[in-house]
Amino acid sequence: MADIEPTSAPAFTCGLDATLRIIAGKWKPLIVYFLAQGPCRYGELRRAVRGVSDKMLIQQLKELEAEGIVRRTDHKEVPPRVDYTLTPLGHSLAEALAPLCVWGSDNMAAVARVLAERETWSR
Amino acid sequence: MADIEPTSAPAFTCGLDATLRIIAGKWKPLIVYFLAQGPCRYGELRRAVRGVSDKMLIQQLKELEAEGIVRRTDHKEVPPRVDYTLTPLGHSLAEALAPLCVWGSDNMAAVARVLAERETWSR
DNA sequence: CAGTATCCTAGATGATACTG
DNA sequence: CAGTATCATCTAGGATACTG
Repeated sequence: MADIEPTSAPAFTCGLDATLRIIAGKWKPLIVYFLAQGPCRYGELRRAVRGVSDKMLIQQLKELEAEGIVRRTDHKEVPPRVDYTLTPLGHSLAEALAPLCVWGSDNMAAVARVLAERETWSR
Repeated sequence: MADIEPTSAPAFTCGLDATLRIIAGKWKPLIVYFLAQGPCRYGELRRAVRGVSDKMLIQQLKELEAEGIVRRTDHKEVPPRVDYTLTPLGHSLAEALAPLCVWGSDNMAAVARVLAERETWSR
């Protein structure tokens, strides 16, 4: 069969689909949302996003940078100092994420209950 | 506030974290968002959420049902007729998802470009 | 401090075939 | 039509150790 376009035209089913391809994963939304509160250094971010490993954090940051969501600034100092900021695009994404944050807060009890049940039948 | 359960106590870092634990995955947001446009039958949904397999669709629907996001109605007919609706909680979630949908539409070109680049360096 | 480099596993996803 | 049941795959994510 013939190869489809090199660019392949993902042809998103909708805007949500497109967004998900960017922020899918366990950490990206959290990183973006935390950075929305202001620029921050690597170590700070690492502490803020609880549970993330160096490997994952760096990997996600690089992707976000390539995606134009985050900007990395290396101050070329010793000891190293690097900070991360949202680009304007990143800020707009963070704003779009805000309602999910609110929803989670509003329904935190329900969410916790659901997760507890999942534990139950996976044991 | 005090800990409720000493055992699991997920202790979300924020509302966004909580939300993500519910809708993580490739399909759930799309399912919820499509159902927001009205109740629909299994087959319809299957066609709407492009690329999903029976296995995944059913699995995600069951989880969403257990989570109180979706309601399943079996009309007990032959041939089978089953439809799926959002619960009020589901609707509120869909509303929280809407901005992501808009963001994706607004930035679809940028997103497509990013995905194309990913293809490039993964080959 | 801010990363790299390996190795490894669980769980998420996919393909295919079958059924009431 | 609306699912189940298996098997195969894949890759996101985690553990650990090391470095400029």
